[in-house]
Amino acid sequence: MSSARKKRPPAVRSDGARNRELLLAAAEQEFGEQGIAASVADITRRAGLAKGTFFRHFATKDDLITAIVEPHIEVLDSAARAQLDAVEPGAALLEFLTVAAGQRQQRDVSFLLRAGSAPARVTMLRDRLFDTIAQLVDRALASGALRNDITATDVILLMCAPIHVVEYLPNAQPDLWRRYLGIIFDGLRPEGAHPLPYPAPTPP
Amino acid sequence: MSSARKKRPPAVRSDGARNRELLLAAAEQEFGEQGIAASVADITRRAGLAKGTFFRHFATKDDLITAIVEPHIEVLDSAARAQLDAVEPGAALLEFLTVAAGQRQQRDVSFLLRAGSAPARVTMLRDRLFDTIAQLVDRALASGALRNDITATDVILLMCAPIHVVEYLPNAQPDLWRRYLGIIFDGLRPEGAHPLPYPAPTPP
Amino acid sequence: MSSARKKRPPAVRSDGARNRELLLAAAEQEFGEQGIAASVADITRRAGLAKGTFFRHFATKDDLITAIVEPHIEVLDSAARAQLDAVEPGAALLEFLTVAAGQRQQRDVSFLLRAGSAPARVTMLRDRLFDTIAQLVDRALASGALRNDITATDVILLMCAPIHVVEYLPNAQPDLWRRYLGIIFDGLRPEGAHPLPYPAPTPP
Amino acid sequence: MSSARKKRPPAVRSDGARNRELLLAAAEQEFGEQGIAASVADITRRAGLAKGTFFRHFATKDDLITAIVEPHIEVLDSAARAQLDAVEPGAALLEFLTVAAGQRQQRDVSFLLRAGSAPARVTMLRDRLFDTIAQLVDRALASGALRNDITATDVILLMCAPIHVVEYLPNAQPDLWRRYLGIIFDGLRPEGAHPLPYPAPTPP
DNA sequence: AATGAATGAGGCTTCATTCAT
DNA sequence: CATGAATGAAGCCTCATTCAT
Repeated sequence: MSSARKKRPPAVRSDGARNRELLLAAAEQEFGEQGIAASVADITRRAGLAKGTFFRHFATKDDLITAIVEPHIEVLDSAARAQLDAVEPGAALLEFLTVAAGQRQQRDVSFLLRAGSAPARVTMLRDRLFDTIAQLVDRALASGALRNDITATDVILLMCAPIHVVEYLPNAQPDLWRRYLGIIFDGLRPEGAHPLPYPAPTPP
Repeated sequence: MSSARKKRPPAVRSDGARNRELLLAAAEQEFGEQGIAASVADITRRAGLAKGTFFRHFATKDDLITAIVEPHIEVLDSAARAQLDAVEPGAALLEFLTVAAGQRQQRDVSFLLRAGSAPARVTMLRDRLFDTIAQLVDRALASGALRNDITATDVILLMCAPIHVVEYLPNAQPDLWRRYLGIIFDGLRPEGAHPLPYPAPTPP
Repeated sequence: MSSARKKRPPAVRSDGARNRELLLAAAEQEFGEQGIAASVADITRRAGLAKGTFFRHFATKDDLITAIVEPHIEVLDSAARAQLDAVEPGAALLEFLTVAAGQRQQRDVSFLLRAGSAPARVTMLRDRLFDTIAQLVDRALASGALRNDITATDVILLMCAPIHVVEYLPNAQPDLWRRYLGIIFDGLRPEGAHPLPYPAPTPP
Repeated sequence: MSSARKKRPPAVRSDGARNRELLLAAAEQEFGEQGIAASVADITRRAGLAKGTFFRHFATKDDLITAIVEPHIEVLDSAARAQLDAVEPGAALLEFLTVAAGQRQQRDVSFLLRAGSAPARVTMLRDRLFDTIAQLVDRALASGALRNDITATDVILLMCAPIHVVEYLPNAQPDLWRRYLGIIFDGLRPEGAHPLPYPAPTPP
């Protein structure tokens, strides 16, 4: 016991990878609270790092946004794929939409849906996600779980609505979006569907 | 004597009221394109005026927003009241929501739903509108045109969704929102309604 | 009585001269309250006139200041001359200083004492005033009413001090300056004078 | 992605503390020349720094003023305290006034005497200084070195006068204020004092 | 690799001044 | 002659980004 030499510090991962995570986490929180207007200073302060460190990890604030959004899209895509061979395609679609909204970072995803100038990688991931969703929708349509005047684009467009709707309420309960997803999904069901006054758009 | 300034180039005189309209129009467009972050400089440039002129018409950027939003709320309230004694309360509510979305300035209205710090007058107008909508909803509920687990707050929150949904699509047809209003309204109907997984929120 | 024709209006001096006076009066008040930072808009508002009218009467804000200051200097000069042949030169000087401070627009006069770039006319008037004061001082010196190490320049420099001193006090009584003129003038008297640690400056 | 900005030219790194001093020095000079109206741009230009750097050191222009004024008040207070137990209270007061004026930053102190809205700390320091001066005055009064109709408030008000008086002279010798302090202090002595025409004000 | 000081463009707002009506 | 709308320079301040240490 006496001759033990513990010189090396306990390996506190203060390395680059850790700081990157700190920054991403801080950024998601700040963006969540203040919207995209959150400043780099806010983010680094929350992360407990210096501004210079921020730019070592992300060349640009926009790059950070991309870095936040990319994994979200990938997670959504996995969630969608996980439902592709479910036995009840209607329930599978609803489950996917629930998981998706539950990420509560759809907010960030919607940045992208608009973004005219998204980086190539993001565009590609997004297109892949949309394709997966389209498969989910097709299966639900085929099974009769969805009204037949609905398209995948409709579902994609409506996907973020529950989250956005809830954002109008200053102090909403965190799970309130479930209510509006329920209502909107009921609107997608075949029972009691009224003819729609306008044709479906072409996909983005 | 100290405050002498350099000579200034001419100034063109035009109709004050007209410039105010120019500014309001330019502002609605810029806000539509860039969100509330659109700068006063952008707005005046689009209006073809000098920055100083902006502040002659609106003491503050916030004042401009108020000036844009107030009449929209008033128009919405009128549209709602016009449906208060319709014979078919369900159709009346749908008609109101259609007129409201048709204004396509709901986007601006939604600024307000969030705005914790709206000017007193705006808050008052908004509360009046919400009250009118509540009456519309009550009548629709009483007539059985709405599923009975829906509240006025639900309708208010969902009111702007069709417009927002469509905004994700870069080059959407101008009337595409009608489609999504149709879908969402179908979700509010009693036929085929599934129990909602979360209770209604309390009004703002 | 029946054939009288009173067509002409009752000659309400709404002519240029009257507006000029309105502007000068408003300016003195605003400058008094807000200092030289008072804006042209403030002044014209107080005068009940339009900004354009201001610039019809004064090409420049600086011109207005000159227009305010000139008559003050002239009045001071008259006041000084009125004391030139008084029988008691010491009392005469004190009387002049009292009248001068009493104008309470010394504040404005002091603008000038600094002003490197005063218009020619103002410089001339000022020099004339200084010359008159010098005569007053010479007579007081000759009569033994002033300590003999004092010069006219000293008196000129000290002339505005009582007003300035009082300006530090936010809610000073309007006549408080009399107290400090008394103290300072006592410092100029021969009785109890201590040798001064620094020689008199040369006149501006 | 929207917030991309153009590339910025290099940035020179230097000692933070040093730049703060540069800014303080530049500010004192600019304020001395142009009064409190000196702009942040003027100050940073004089300091050879960028505008942004200013706000890194002082959150606000007002903060800069506070930063300038605070140490001056503290130095004055020390100077006053150093005289509290002098054997000749009259000479002690004169010595304090001399040291105070010698700082030649009284000018800045006078900002404060007016400032209705000074930060709490400044108000506190100022009150402490005034209290110390009051002790000095009381002792001088008790020793018979001051005329007995004088109060501490009088001395405080007159304290800055020598500096201000000299400011009227464009190219005054730097020590000319000593002359006017001499004159004014003679006015405070008991010998040859004439009754004052106005009562002492209450302290601020 | 991390830090944080420095940078300067750009945002909102004020104000002297010009000029069409 | 008066009016008041328009102008744009300038003021204060914020923030993404760069770079010496």
